[in-house]
Amino acid sequence: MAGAASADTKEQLLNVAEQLIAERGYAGTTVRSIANQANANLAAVNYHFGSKEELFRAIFSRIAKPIVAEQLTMLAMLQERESLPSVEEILTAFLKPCLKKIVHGESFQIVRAQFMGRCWSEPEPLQNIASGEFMESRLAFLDILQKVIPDCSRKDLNWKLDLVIATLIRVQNEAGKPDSLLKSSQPEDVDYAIQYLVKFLTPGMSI
Amino acid sequence: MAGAASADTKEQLLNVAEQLIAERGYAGTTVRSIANQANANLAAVNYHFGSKEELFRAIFSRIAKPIVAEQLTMLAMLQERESLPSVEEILTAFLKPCLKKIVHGESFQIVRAQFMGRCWSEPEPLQNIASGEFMESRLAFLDILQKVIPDCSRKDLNWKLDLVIATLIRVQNEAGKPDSLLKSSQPEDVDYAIQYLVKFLTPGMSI
DNA sequence: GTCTATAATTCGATAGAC
DNA sequence: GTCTATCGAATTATAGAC
Repeated sequence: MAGAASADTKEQLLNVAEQLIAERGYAGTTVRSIANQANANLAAVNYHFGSKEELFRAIFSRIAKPIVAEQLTMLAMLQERESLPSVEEILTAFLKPCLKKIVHGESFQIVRAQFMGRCWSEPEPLQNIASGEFMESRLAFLDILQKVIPDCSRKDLNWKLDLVIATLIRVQNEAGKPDSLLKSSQPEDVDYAIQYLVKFLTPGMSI
Repeated sequence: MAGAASADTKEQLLNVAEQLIAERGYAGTTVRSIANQANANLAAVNYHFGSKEELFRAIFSRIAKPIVAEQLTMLAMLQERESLPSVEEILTAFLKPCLKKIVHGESFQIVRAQFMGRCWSEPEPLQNIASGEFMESRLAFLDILQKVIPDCSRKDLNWKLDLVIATLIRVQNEAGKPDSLLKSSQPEDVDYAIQYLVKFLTPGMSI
């Protein structure tokens, strides 16, 4: 049926483009190579997404939206309790969805981590698209951090949250390499990476 | 004189290419735009550097070599003393040249920080060129860290040094933006950023 | 060393048949 | 929704005059 074929094509374009951009960057990935590897026609990209940039937005949005939703859910759970959450709990709520939700269907995908890691350093307007998707989550975590660490100014906490994101980006960028922290997408490796980052970052947050 | 004109052209190409790649990335920067903005002929790039990739190597090398030299000098000074250096001193010796040496002639250049920050996430083979230039420095700092923090395995310290680099990259990437840690290239802003990173990172290094 | 001119591809995007 | 064919422009790199 035509509808099913179209849905498959559109999803295949997203999958292939995600992988190629993760490897070669946005500017280094041609629409032709995406279409070819997805066994689709060259014109299919523009038909389904309108332009190369809109394709990028669709890829990023598909990954980011569930992550942000999970971040806000975990944050809400922390805020439902009577006592203030710990810095460790806050950092875990921020980082865990970013590393856990790099799943595709059922299996973890290392390429998704690499894609996300790359997006933060892509030239404009891509970086803007990326940071925009995480704006709501970022502000929410800044608010709770300010309550838990009242000695730090908001600007200071903004810098610190940026350093947290910095380490996340690096782990994603290096994901899959032989001696990296996130060597594989096996659940135990992902859990270990989350714990490792949280332990490393927590003491610096309050100074 | 022709020789002087050539030296000027070659240096101008390096300067302009550094700025454009910092803004648009390597793949997003055309040799034409470099030549045009440098008031040079299109063929000048290939004449002076052989290829676009070799031009990139020349830019990175020009920045990295003095940084690595300064890192090793500061490290040697720490090792000349009788007692072991502190983690703070080691991190300062690593980070300070990376942020201080982003000078060009006499004035600090924010674009140089942005260029360096971008290189770590450029697709291969550029990332390989970049990390290769810092290999010697990285190994030297791993050695001293292992002496000062004997409780951590070398693999563990390798991850931690990677997280240090992660925050450095982020600061460089965000350099020049309104509310960033490295807002300007004024010496006081640079000194503050170095101190801030060291304070943030030090406690996490030993856990 | 610098220039013009151009080779040889490749790019993103679209028109129009089916 | 998918296809072929192609537009118009841009790409790196080079050849050869000056």
